[in-house]
Amino acid sequence: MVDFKSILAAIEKHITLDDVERAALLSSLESRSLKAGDIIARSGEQAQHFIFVNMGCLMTYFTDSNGVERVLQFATASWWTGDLDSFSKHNKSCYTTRALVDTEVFLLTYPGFESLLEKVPKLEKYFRVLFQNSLVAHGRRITEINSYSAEERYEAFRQRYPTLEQFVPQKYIASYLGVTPEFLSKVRRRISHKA
Amino acid sequence: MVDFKSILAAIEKHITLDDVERAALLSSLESRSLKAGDIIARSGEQAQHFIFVNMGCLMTYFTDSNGVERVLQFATASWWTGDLDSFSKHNKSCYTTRALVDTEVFLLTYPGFESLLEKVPKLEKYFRVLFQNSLVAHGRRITEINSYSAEERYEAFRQRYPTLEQFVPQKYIASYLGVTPEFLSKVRRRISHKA
DNA sequence: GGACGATCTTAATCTAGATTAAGTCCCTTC
DNA sequence: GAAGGGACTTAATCTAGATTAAGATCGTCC
Repeated sequence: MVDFKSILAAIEKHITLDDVERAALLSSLESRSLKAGDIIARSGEQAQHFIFVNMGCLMTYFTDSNGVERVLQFATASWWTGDLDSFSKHNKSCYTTRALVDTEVFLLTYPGFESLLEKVPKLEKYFRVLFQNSLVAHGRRITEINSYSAEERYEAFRQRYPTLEQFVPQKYIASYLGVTPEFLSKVRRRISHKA
Repeated sequence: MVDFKSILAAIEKHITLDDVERAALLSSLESRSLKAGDIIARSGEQAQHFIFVNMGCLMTYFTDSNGVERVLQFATASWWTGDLDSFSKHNKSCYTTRALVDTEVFLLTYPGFESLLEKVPKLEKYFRVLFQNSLVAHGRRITEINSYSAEERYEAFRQRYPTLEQFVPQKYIASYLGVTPEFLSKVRRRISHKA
């Protein structure tokens, strides 16, 4: 039995849905279980889904010309993720999205997303607020990359996502921070010696 | 006489408004003219407006602990800008927004924005799409900063915003790219010698 | 239980880009 | 028209972080 509590809670924090609207929402969602390591969207292909993480954790990354994986973001429980550009404009994605641990997701296809928004216009507000908040977070991250040292960024990361470090391999945290695993290792030692 | 053609065109590219809705929109806007150098939102204060650039160019920057200005973005004609976080959550902004040339803007206060969205729910869709597209652009920028060299980022910048270089001082382009003016100067010479 | 592979660490060396400092070229403005 | 100031360049030196390479640690799979 699929448990929709968490997605409903996330949405109803911002808007109020009646029973009909709620049913329309839930019936547009496809539920899927992923094993750790499973890939749900692949670079070079069109992104098929906008993804809500019900449980677990996904990572979205860009593979650069040297084959190095550059993490754009992690998505833990109750986060949305996916390549909105590829998803909505039907072009090839440059991002891959992979499960870091066993993960349960809800999927919206693009036609599903569009028809859902037509059926339940209130959701426009929900997604407007969602994107607005994500935009703020991305802006902050750009500012951080340009203004802070790797050490400062790492400390900020730990404070902002304290749970992530417990199960995300350090090399992906390094990638998210924009440094090599070797350098993150050095930073960690420096910090632990200081403390 | 204020000219609303450009903001209406930007919005009606995504949604269709009737006369009543259009009137509600336009009456929520405050129009203002800025001289080059004028500051319209100041770091340390609450951001009062969400800003549409009708003509001219604004720059939003973060001042780091060493007093260095780090440019988050430029906004040219038909772009929206402003610190959405401070604007909507009533906290102090860490960004300053300044006119780079003489500029005409339309301003929305937060109460104005909220009541406009209640009066004209269609605009939820417009802003949802606007934020969705901005989010994609910010994601791309994060990926770029982490994956490309300063030279590659500069070339990408020139291709994406070919007009900007004509009137934006190079030191701000350097800041946007996350390098020092001295280094951008070096990069430019390297490129011109190659060509 | 040993061999393999993946993650992480350490350390030496290297480099993209920062810092510092001086100089050039223009605008203002008095 | 001299004096000052801002934008940009050049060049020398310095450093945060990359690269390379070698271990250490720890599954896990046969």
